[in-house]
Amino acid sequence: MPVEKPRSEYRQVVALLRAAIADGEFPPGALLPAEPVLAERFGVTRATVNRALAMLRTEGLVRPERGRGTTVNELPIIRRESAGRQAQGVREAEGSRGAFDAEIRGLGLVPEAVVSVAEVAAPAEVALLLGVEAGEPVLARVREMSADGVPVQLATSYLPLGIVGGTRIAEVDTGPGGTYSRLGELGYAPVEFTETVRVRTPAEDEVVALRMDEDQRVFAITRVAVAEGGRVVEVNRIVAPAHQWELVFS
Amino acid sequence: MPVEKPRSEYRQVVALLRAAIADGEFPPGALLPAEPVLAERFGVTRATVNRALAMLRTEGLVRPERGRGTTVNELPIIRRESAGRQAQGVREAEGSRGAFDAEIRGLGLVPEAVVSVAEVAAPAEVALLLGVEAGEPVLARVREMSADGVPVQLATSYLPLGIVGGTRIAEVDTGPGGTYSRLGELGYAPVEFTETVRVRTPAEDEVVALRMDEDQRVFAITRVAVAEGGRVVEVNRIVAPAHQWELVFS
DNA sequence: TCTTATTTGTTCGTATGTATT
DNA sequence: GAATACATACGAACAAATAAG
Repeated sequence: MPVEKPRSEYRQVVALLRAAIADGEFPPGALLPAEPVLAERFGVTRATVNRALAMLRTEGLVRPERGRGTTVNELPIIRRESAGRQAQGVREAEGSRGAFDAEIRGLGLVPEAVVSVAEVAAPAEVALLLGVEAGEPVLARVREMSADGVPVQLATSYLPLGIVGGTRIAEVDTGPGGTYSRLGELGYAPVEFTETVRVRTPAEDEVVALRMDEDQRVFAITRVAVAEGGRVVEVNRIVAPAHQWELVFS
Repeated sequence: MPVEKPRSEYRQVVALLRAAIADGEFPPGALLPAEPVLAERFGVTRATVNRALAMLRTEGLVRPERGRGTTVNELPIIRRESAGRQAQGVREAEGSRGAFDAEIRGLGLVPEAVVSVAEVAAPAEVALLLGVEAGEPVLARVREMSADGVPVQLATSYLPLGIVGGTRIAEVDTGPGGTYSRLGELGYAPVEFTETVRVRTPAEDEVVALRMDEDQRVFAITRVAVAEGGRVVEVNRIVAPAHQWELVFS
């Protein structure tokens, strides 16, 4: 007979709760029983239940709130299609203001993006990629994106001031087609994109901006856009909760 | 003056330990002081230190072992280049037996792969992609890959028996260039690849095979290879510890 | 091989703090 | 203000794995 791997109680509670949620006993949006109640149900201490719930919170499956209770998250997973994302047709699609808008609308949610533009000192890693001195001023376009009011993605795009300084790219509204269309008009149309994907814990500011927990995980995507001739014209750093996204590459 | 966000003690300990590791006080491979020692150093209970170390373990930064102590992980981050990964030149490079081998060797580590082949009932999701009935037998090529003896990736490749049954693809050694070269000779050379990336907790068997903890995270990559004419010729499911890999797409 | 000390894993009971209702 | 509910911390105890003799 198969050997049963002995599992600690809190892991068993995790499995039981996960199963109960999957079975529909606690549907998305529902409030779970309070910790003392679950503790009695499973025959463990509240501390053990608390630990199990903390694990599920880290996975993004539930959201415990002090004084209120623990609710089951309704997480529509957002699919990010990387192929054709920068195609002009997609960028300029009617009603949509870019690939992100289209992705969120496709799920029946309301997208929103707050954009701010500033000149900042280039972070070391970005400077290296852009081919400028570390600390040298570059243009930073920061976008905070949300779906139905829930923040789901942060993106900071760094561009060399030598190319985009004084152009419409340095303004909040870059016009139809966005940054890439303007870059094309300046003779720096991106022809190649490289995206590097990592998973890590969020930084403190990301915890605040994305309203997530410190022990959850984020995708950290660095996209480098290269123009004809090999000149790097943009470095885009994207941060998004890992449990809410699915990345597709072709 | 700025408002200091009050942080729980265990999060402060996490930050302090992370800093100490980054500063080189505890270099890769080093044994950390025992939990009671750290508890005294930070002025907290062992339970708090234990919790902090559990977080660092989940991140893949340290590896606590009962009876032994807690060591700082030393396996470097492995970069997986997706572009050109299936190019014949890369696959057939001298000394390397594929993209994975080259990636691991590039880090100065010794790659190893254990391959097994079997006919299995197609999982529902795979069957849908391959265009066969769920449960219908398909060829499964399972590869367990490791670097310096540490398992770092599982890959299960599903192929339609109608195409590959009885060919060399159904054997453990597929010959120079591997599966894709053989598929080409059969008239089903893959011309398009789509990879879908998700992050999730590992399944029980993955925990065992990859020697990781239940509360760590894995990349779950599904690669679909399409031949000329739109026929799906392979579905490859790849699972790898998320903290050990960096994915690059072009 | 057996024993013992060390070290981490887990659970318990209790207490206190903080946010919400 | 009071009740409810989750967050964190402490101290203690025992289990399990490892290492040393």
